[in-house]
Amino acid sequence: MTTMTAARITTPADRPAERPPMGLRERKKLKTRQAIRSATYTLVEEQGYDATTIEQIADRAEVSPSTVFRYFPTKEDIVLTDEYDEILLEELRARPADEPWMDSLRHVMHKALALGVTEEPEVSRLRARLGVEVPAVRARMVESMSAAGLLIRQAVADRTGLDQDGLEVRVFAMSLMGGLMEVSLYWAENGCEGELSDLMDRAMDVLEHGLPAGKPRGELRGKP
Amino acid sequence: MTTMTAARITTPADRPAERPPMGLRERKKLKTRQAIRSATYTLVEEQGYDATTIEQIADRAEVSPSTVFRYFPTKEDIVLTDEYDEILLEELRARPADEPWMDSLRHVMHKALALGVTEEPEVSRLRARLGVEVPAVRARMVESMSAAGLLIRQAVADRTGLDQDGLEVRVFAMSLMGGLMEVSLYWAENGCEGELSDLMDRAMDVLEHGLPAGKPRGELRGKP
DNA sequence: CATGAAATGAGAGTAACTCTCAAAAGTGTC
DNA sequence: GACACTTTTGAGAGTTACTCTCATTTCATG
Repeated sequence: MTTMTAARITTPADRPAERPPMGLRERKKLKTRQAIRSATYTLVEEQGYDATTIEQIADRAEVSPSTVFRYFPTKEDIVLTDEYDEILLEELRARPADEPWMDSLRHVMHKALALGVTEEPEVSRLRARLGVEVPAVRARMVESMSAAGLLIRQAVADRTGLDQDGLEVRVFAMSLMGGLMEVSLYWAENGCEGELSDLMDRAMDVLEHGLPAGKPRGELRGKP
Repeated sequence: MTTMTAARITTPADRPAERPPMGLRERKKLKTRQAIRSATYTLVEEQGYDATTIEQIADRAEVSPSTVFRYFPTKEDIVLTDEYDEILLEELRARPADEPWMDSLRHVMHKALALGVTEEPEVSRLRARLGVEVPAVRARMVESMSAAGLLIRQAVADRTGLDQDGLEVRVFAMSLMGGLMEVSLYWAENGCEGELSDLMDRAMDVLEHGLPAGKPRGELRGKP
């Protein structure tokens, strides 16, 4: 979807004739969705995640609490959900089939970071920080990683000929996800300083080739 | 009453030297703890996890709901917590310092499985099954894996000379944990058939050497 | 404008926690 | 055994995320 306008958070409906195939209803729904999101963001920045209740969010977004739950199944989803997943999935599919899939993954990860940063730079930080501070948010992050793991499994299976549901592929995909998740936590714990994409590259190196100094086999470890 | 379970956990026949320094208070605490646990196990087997409320658990364990929460911070912890962690930590520390740490880890994992199976064979299955079925339980499993990751980091740092809090070590530890977690899910999804330790070995092979057929670099992938 | 479909709001209900405070039970001392 | 002292427990009220239902409003359409 090219619903870029939806990402324009505070922009009122002042762009009349830009989307022919979208009725008033759909437009309102997007607006409500975004209103709930941005209400949550500001409230969480102001008072913290736990102190922010659904009722407050509903008030500030000028909807009823019922509506909030109609749009987002859980409080964590308000903070963590976005529309990039489909874009990234297409991006992954668009990679050449003979490209080493680890390179494909690298490419998609960079794309993901670029999207997140240019579109809403402060949201990336907020998410990473909440991932560190709030267990429930971290849990939800893991859950969505696990979903992403399914895609990785598919990509790996496609290009290696291994069974997508076999133990080996599953373990590998999940270990990848775990490693990438840790990057975000590391970034947030260190004050969100530095380029996240650099960290991501370092992490991918580890996941691809093992630890830098002492190899996984560990027999040659006397490295000062 | 379920005094049997408490006797099983303390096993006076096995460890005669542990008896003297435990007063009535401590003994009762252990008994209550175990009563809550076994009440939960049977109720969950009977009606499922979500259908089982804290009040029911408290009733069957013959304590008040307040007491349940005093012993376990969350409902998931009742199912997932045990006393093996310290044992395993000591086991890890007891490994020779020049052993490749991946081998150490392998050893400890096998010990963990052996403990869990001999002590309470059905609990391992229940946990694995709940991990698949109940998102909250899965989330809590990940959380405790993350805690275990800290130990892994220490072990890796000790033997490789790398920084325990550096990105590389953290990513590696977390990817390990993710992979091992997936083993349990895989096992449960396939009906808990076969030896869990065999699966664990296969997973460790993947984590140590990469995927079997197509190597991580992926350039030599034409393997039927 | 009328008619049907979809979105919303209001409210009641559930269950996992949290907090507080008074009663009860275990511990050490005389 | 009676005594203070500490720890554990139970009872109950309160919070909050989330669910369900139903009546009302709002959009779409012929």
